[in-house]
Amino acid sequence: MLPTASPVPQGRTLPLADWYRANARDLPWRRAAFHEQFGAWGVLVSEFMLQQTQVSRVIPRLDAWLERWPTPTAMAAATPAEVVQQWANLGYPRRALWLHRAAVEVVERHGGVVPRDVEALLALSGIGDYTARAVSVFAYGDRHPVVDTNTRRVLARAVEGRSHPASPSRRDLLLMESLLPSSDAESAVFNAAAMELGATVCTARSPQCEICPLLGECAWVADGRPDTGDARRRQAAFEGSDRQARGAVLRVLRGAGEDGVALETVLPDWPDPVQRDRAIDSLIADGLAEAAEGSLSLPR
DNA sequence: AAATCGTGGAG
DNA sequence: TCTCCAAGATT
Repeated sequence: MLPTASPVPQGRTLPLADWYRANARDLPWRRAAFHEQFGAWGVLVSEFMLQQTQVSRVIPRLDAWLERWPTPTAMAAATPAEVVQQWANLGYPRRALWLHRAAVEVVERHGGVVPRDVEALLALSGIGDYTARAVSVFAYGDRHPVVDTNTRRVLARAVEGRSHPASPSRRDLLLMESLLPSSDAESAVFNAAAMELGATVCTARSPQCEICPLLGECAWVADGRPDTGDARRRQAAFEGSDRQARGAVLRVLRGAGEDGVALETVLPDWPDPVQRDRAIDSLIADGLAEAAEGSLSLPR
């Protein structure tokens, strides 16, 4: 018999709704006015920005984006250069490109309306398991398991009795699914509440178990908060990495005008010229940069 | 499917 | 100072 993941425990519930209603942060994308003004597009944009980027860094940058491009149609009419420029230092600039592509796809496939269906959302550029369900749930109120890094940690501790989540898998979705309340509205709250708890109480570093609404039924606390080990790989060093070089090149291109800069003036003093050239080539391959007549610029 | 992809705040 | 890691997705 093939090795199979441990079965998802059934019949559990986690009381988070009351805690969430009393403690949820007042985030821009949770306001009614935000949804009235920008709808699912606003949610989609915020979720793109939130992929591996902290809430605190996204908040001050979301407004300007949505003011400039209030709809998928508006975004689709922009150039990649404009989009990468506006993205600025949010990190992982491919997300800007993918967001732009997704906007184009929304216009082409869905008449400019962000789709509601998880399958259709998954088919858009830059949208994976998390973002697809987040849009369907938080923008449209449908019932799906939304699992991010915060939720994974909460479930690992409260349900599995582990200090750290196992490596991400489909099982996470099944486990979250098994915990969802039956109604659409309550399950949306539960999804948001699990993320919120992980972000503010059940944190990675020093969880505040004293104030946790799940203290009484947390499997990890019941076991004495054992260190069960972290399955995740350590993040590769940034200093001296290609990522650092790519970031530096893009910073130059963002600072340049539409015409870009002469190739030989791009990071002339970079410690490793081979790495610099590799960074430039990979940026071009990714569509984040464009070379023409000895000059380098953001993609037109 | 393991590796890759930015940036900066927090501890 | 330095390490960790953050509302992930793609290849």
